[in-house]
Amino acid sequence: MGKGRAPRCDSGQVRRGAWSDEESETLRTFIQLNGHHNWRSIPELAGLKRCGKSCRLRWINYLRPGIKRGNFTKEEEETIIHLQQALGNKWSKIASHLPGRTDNDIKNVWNTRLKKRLMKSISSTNQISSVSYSSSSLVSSEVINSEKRDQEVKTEEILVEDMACVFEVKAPQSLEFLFQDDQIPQPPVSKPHPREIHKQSDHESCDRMVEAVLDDYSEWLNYLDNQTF
DNA sequence: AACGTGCTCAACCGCTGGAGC
DNA sequence: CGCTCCAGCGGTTGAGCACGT
Repeated sequence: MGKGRAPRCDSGQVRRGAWSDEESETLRTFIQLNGHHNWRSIPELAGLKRCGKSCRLRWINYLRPGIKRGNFTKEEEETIIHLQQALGNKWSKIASHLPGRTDNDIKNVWNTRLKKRLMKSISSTNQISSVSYSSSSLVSSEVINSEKRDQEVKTEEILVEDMACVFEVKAPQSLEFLFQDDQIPQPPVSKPHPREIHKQSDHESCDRMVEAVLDDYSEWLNYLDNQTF
């Protein structure tokens, strides 16, 4: 486990598995009347034999008003593909660009359909540049560029934190996502390698290593600055 | 009709970040 | 500062369904 304690809903007291219509209706009614300020207390207050986490998931993915059911449109699928290329598997971020779709739905449609379709099209054309960014997509280049800027800011924050020379300097995953699956051309500069600078006692050599890392990343960041999607 | 296989998607699990004490 | 607690996220699982043989 990470921070915090083990979930308390693993006792034999709670129901698991598919939700019945009755349970769903109970939860919907309760939340519509009382809101959802504390998921943990909801099952007890609503009279459900479920854990709070399960209630939250049921509400977010199924009961919440405005949820779109049914097949994804071509435009939605294109949007998912484009955002996945730009952001990686940030399903909640991608979902925020598709009103009415949940991160779970998007994750499912990606894992079961879009990923395979993309793989197929790549292997059939065998051309990296074959993925076109058509104008019918719901995602604009501004959206992708703004996400890209966020990634750059985060990258810089990571680097500043690592200046303390105590932690590992890792290639930020966020940057790698931009070039995942080779759908966006790789930068003409080599990808920075993660570097270990554990517990350097010598401040000078520590500084030199950090500078080298910064050089690598600034070259990458310059490359990103000059790209338009 | 019976069986095997693949697909879909709701739900679960483990982990993380952040707030509060 | 360290611990507990909670919400949220992404990966994984498995029941149920569709389809082919």
